Amino acid sequence: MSASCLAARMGELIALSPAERAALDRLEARERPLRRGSALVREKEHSSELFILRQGVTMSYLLLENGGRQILRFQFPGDMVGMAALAYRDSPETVVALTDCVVAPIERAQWAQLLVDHPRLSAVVMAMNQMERTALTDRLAALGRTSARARIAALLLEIRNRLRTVNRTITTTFALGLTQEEVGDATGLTAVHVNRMLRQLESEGLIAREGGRITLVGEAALTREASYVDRSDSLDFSWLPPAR
Amino acid sequence: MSASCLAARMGELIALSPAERAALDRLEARERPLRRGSALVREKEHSSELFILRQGVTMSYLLLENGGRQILRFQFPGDMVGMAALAYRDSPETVVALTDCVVAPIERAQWAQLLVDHPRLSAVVMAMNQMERTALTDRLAALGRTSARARIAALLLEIRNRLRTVNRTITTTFALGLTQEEVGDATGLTAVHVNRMLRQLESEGLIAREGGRITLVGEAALTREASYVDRSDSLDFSWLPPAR
DNA sequence: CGCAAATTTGAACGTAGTCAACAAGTGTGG
DNA sequence: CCACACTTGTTGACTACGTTCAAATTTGCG
Repeated sequence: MSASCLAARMGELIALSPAERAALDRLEARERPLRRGSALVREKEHSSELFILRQGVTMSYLLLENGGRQILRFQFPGDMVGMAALAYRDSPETVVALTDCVVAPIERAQWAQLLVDHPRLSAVVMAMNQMERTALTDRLAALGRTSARARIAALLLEIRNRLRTVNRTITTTFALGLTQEEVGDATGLTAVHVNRMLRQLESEGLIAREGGRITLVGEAALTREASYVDRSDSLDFSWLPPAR
Repeated sequence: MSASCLAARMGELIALSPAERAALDRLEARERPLRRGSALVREKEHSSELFILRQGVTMSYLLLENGGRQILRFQFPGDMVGMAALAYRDSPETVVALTDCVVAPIERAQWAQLLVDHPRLSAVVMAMNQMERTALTDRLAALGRTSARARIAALLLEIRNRLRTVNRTITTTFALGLTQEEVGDATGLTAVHVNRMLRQLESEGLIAREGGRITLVGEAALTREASYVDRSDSLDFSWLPPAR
């Protein structure tokens, strides 16, 4: 078993060579703790590092001039965080810890060296970027073209599924770990309306709630209502260059 | 001047070496015409190629079960299209030509070879993926947290700016090239409401319209209303590995 | 010129937002 | 250990932004 969380994530997708595994381990050599609620990077502030999330959950968001906040994405162990530093001097988004976390900071120069030494890993990273892109476009379609109910159902399903990639024991019950206001900022709704929709889903028996824990009672119905598509079974990494 | 549109795009970001330029030229050796209205790739259908758009404009969209369509992004010459083929067997989105187009199809194996031979180019592609990701998250925030007026203003500004990267002579007047229904599908609105908002912007003197051409009269005011952020001036490619 | 697609306009409706008040937790310092 | 403050969740009444439906008008194209 490797020490690298990124290696663990990639190991789910392809079989890593010993050299690749070693390179990924080196990448995560340094660790930095992050207390719940504290910011890893802030919008508009300079940031030249990227990070691998090793423990905990973070979220990234944008603040708008009208005072609103849009939560873009949640990050789980093994996720790459702050990759925008590869293109922009200043971070376009804020990343904060939702729970106590541990991250591995990576200098961009280290990243550059990885791409030179391990072209196959750079191909895998590129593919993972496409997976993230697709997740974002799915969310875009949800915000643009689905009802409040559907967006909330989609969020619940997505978070459960992503928790499951980290912890395989999770089935239909999980700790959401978000306030209703945060659910609203992720789905483009107000906290009040999130509350109404959650209670509606609950009263109709699609979900159950107790103490911040959600149970997906009618998972099939939720999936249908949310137009949720699980794309994990149509992955294809057959084109990668040979490993080093 | 290089024959490769991707090289032209990258040349705006970094100085390409002769070897890199040659590799990019080879990548676009084959060409395929695409008539207006025809599909390059279709959602859920198998697609193992990616493409560089050499001429024309395309759009990509998702269809939802409720009958809705969400336009995700418009592509202009030099853009990479169908990159999801790097991760998924079947395309997660449909790409259709808005005008007559020419694309250069690229086999995934060729792409893999590029990453092996030219690590610096693979770093630039990764950075360009981050630029696209950031554009998508900006759109996500617009759909989730801004008014119909603001979304339309943002769309007009974005399209004008992207047309300008292809054709530097464009200033405040440009051919939108979209029906109001398409503007609606891009912004998450109905065609009827798009019409109302466009006329409102027109009556307030923020834009002018004639024969499908838009003039941004009050560009500063539009930019403010849309919370539009031009990120092109904060790019940073200083971390790239050396060229080959 | 004639037809289909796109735009424009009006009226009624509905989803989600706003405002306000209260309840239930949660944590902290006295 | 309790009191107080603060955050989070819940509910109701009212509002408004954007949708829906329908019809007329204009535009573009074969």
